[in-house]
Amino acid sequence: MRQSMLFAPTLRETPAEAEIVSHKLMLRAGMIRKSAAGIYTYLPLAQRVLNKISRIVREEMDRENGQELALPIVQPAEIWKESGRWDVYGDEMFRLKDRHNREFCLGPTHEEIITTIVKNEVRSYRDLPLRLYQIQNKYRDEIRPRFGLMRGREFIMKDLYSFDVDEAGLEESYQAMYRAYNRIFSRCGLKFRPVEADSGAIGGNSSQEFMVLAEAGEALILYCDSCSYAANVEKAVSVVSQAATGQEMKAMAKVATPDQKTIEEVCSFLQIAPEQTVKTLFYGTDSGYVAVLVRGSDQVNEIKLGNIVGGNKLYLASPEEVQEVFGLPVGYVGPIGLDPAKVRILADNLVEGMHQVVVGANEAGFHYQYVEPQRDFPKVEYADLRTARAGEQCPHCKGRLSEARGIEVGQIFKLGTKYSKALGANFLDEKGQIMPIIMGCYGIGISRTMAAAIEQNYDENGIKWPMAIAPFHVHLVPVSADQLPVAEELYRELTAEGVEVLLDDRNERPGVKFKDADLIGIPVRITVGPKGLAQGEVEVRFRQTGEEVRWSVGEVARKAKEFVQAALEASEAQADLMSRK
RNA sequence: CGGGGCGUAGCGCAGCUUGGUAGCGCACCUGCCUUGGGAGCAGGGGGUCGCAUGUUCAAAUCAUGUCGCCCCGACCA
Repeated sequence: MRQSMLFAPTLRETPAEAEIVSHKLMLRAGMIRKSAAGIYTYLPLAQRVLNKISRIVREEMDRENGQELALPIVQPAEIWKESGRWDVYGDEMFRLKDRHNREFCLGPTHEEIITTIVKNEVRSYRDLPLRLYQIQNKYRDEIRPRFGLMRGREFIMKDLYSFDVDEAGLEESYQAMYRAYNRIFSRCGLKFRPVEADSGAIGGNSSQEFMVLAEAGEALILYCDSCSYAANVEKAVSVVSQAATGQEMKAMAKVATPDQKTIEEVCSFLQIAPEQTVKTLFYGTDSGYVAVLVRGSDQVNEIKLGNIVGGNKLYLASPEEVQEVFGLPVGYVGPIGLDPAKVRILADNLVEGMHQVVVGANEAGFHYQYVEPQRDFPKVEYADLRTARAGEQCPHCKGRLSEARGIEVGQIFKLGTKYSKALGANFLDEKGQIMPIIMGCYGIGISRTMAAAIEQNYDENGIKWPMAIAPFHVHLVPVSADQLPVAEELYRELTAEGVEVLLDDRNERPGVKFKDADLIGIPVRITVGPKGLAQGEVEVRFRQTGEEVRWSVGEVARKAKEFVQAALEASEAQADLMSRK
């Protein structure tokens, strides 16, 4: 490709709207332009990267017996109503009506439609298993699209759905995708980590997310220093050793705590640690209010809570609401005196082992001291409700948990029979029994992966593409028009070797070309200039390392090809390593 | 949904407080010159000041409304 023909309008200055590195650099490098909030045009450079990522994804899906198909983006409301998600999905779904006033949506995901297809065509266990996938735009009307391609309203996703006859088959499909995902992100040259993820009310403990480690990540990960445990904080559990203080039982006592409403205030007023208090929060749910007790030092994990209470609605009740519904003053609410018949009371597991704790007295200006949970409020349901934190002990070994930020680029998920039952996707087994198909779903954010790759590979001058997903392998830069004939000859030789070359044949000053080259971030830059040519050489700079070498003009094509191949093989080798684990 | 900020040329911004009919840098076009890290000189093109309504002799500027965009937050008692 000749750069004079390339549509890649680079910018010297960063548009004000961009906040994070990948967004800024993609705008500046002429890769993307915004059409509306969370909706972008992919310009040719971005499209080339997306194509490369997609190609890797296709190869790895096909390797695991995936079959590519293309499902409709515009989907009829009926199938969503049948699965029950037309209402559940809420405002996040783009909805539309046709001229006959029939309802449709733009697919935010494709379980409904693919299950419908499979239901109509699959009759027998002989037709299974099936692994079907597509790479296509998804539409989600996010409350707050942000960070460029990181959280868009239109984005590219690979989604594969597996259909098996039993749990063992599902496990096989799930493991196949786990392997494939490890290979894909390795081949893309990314530093990533599979972590345990929340799988919602259904599916149990069988979902993992693939996180690209980067500061800009929206997800918080906890991982063990000494074993392989790693989990999204939404899901993470930890072992906490309780302080051994106050083992003796004392009588509960009311204590005046005027104007001490927050845990912090109460603790400093009573000279105790937050770990010795229990706070009581009220949440509104589909099935009424629940009271949630956790240590004063802990945060309620609303994902865990949501999984226990079920339903769609979950919110922390406002102080006004608590006052109105329960007649209790926020700041002094406690479990003692709450009637389990009237409000469901959930407590975090840690609360059960606490002694001599301080809780609100349900009376403005007062708390109780020396409360013994098992003695003084025995009628509560215990569950894991707290948010685990870095520094706590790994649930699997003696190691410590550390935290890191990650960008979720993929998630694999055992669905079970949720959709097959709702939509009636059954098959006849060997015994002639009607059975629901066992499903799994597996997504990769293709456009987000591109952004994540930049978040992990950049410097102050621009992008540093990993070879496997770079828009081109080699950027050939003649310093001036005098070197253009030599550059053209090298361009022909390199192209003949299968190397993807961008030749900067523009009539620009060298500085402009170098700045653009750094910005666009092609892995190998070959400068053809008078200095080098005087000795029959070109200057080669590797974007990733900054290392510079010289190659003689005659060996450029061979050496470049070798370098490109070595880089690609290295990521393949990494993929082999990762998928074997 | 709540809070904050912004909308003036393709991009980055000034002008607004104190109303008088729009400016700077980059980019773009022409010419000269120049060519190893975003050159220089000269000339030039481009803007319904997001939109609407109002106040006024007069509105980018003041008021009201509206649309769009960005950021933060969404309650831990």
